[in-house]
Amino acid sequence: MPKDNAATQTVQRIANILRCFSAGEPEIGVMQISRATGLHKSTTSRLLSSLEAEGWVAKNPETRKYRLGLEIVNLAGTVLEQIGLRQAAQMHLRELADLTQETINIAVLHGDECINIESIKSPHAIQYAGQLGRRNPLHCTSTGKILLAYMSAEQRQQRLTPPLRAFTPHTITDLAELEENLMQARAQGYAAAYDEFDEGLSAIAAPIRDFNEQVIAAVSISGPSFRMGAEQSQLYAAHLLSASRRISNQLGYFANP
Amino acid sequence: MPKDNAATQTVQRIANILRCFSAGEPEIGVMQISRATGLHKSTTSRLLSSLEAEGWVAKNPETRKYRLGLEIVNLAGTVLEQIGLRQAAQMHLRELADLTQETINIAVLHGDECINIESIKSPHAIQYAGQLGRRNPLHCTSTGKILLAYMSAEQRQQRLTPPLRAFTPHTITDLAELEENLMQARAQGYAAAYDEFDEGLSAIAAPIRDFNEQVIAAVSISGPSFRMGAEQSQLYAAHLLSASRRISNQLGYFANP
DNA sequence: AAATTAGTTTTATTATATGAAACACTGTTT
DNA sequence: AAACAGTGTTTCATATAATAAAACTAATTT
Repeated sequence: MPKDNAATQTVQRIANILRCFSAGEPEIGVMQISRATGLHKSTTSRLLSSLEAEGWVAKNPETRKYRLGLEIVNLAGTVLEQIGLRQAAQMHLRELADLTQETINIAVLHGDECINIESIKSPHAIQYAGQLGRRNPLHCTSTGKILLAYMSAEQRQQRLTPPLRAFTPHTITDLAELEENLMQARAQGYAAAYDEFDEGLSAIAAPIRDFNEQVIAAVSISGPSFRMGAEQSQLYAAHLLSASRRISNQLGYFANP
Repeated sequence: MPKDNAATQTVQRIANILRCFSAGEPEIGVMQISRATGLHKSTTSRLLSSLEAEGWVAKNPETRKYRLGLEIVNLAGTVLEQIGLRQAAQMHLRELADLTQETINIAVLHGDECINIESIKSPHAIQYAGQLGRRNPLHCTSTGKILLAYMSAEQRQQRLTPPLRAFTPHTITDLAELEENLMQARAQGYAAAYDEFDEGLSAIAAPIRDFNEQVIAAVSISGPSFRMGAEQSQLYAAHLLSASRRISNQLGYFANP
């Protein structure tokens, strides 16, 4: 008997299994997954071979371990295509990347996190690894702040349940302080996050709007803090705002008079 | 009692449901999915809300229809990160894109198809939409031909079961002819496909090798045939080969003396 | 306002996934 | 070499968990 409003057990189990795979441990065996998920090893084995049949995981016959399969990339392609943003943005992102030589990301809201849906990596040796699909917190990233800044107060409140996690000593954990920070972001048109998520990592972000004037995403420039200080950010901000405006325009947004 | 060696029913059903979503119909309702998959509407409804709980689909409360969720992008990010190719290639792809102003793709083998894992779109109005994760046939695409050309004869035979589907009048459907075409590709180091997959679309591709000398992917330049004729391809080929070599080098491959 | 269609929830039923145990396979240790 | 430990797969009886039918909402159309 499935619990009240709970999800189908199998779906949960599959999701748990797939979540075991990470960039750090891309190839894992049945027993490891079994231990991590608490599933019986025979169940794990059977579920994995089912997933393999669908191309969602792939088995390495050498090591008899599994890794995530390419069929997932196929599905993700459909998701990203739907958002449509990527195509609209690509040219402008490349310009921004060429100009700044730093990492460029586009992120959208997903629950109480933001997810990178596009990233162009800096050619510099020291760079922020903004992996596609990576989930980041809202309150201490530049893209997250933009998304927070332009949502309704209720929505924001809902997503900012104290205590705000302090990722570094610089993370803003006080709600009032963050609120002010966001107000400033709205005023100047872009948000900044200096060492707030990762010590040594700083970024600035600007909103992307669709035809409906809704902020649907944020575009950011990130780099090591020694290359992304307040002065440098100021300089980059003009380019960032220009890019975000051009992308928005392509989505049908035009500032009203 | 689960069939002989068959996959878990639920996994199959979930896979079928998710496959219903496409770029053409990104938002679909319960009944549509129910009809498409042959599942009972109550089953479909329950499965969908389970998938929603995991972030694999998202419900539009307005229309009460579902679309694919962002959690899939997160998983796909892990897959792509694993392959590692994207980071190694990015800079070289951008150079290639800047140089040619055409669409650049990287594809890897997946069963008897090839899948795009990276693409930079041409700034031209007329362009090939090489969507991320898109699955393409092997025998009539430039990337597919490269992947075929550098696999063992058995493997190739296994993936080329006649009849080869003719996508256009120019598609090579004769096995012997294709074999010769592939031999030529090996000889000159790159493969070409002129109007073979899509009338008006042409491309050339070159192999990417890893430290183990294995061909693990192909990089391609695609564009409308009027911009990608035989002469133009010849000119681009040098750049393409250079890029493929540099990417391969970054993966630890160095041609032996 | 009645009728149609879509979506969700409830409930009895049984088909389906499950875990224990046996088996197969590798690599390691004595 | 033989015994062992550790992992992965398969079999099989059992009962859990998914199922379909029907009842129920809610929205849309006639």
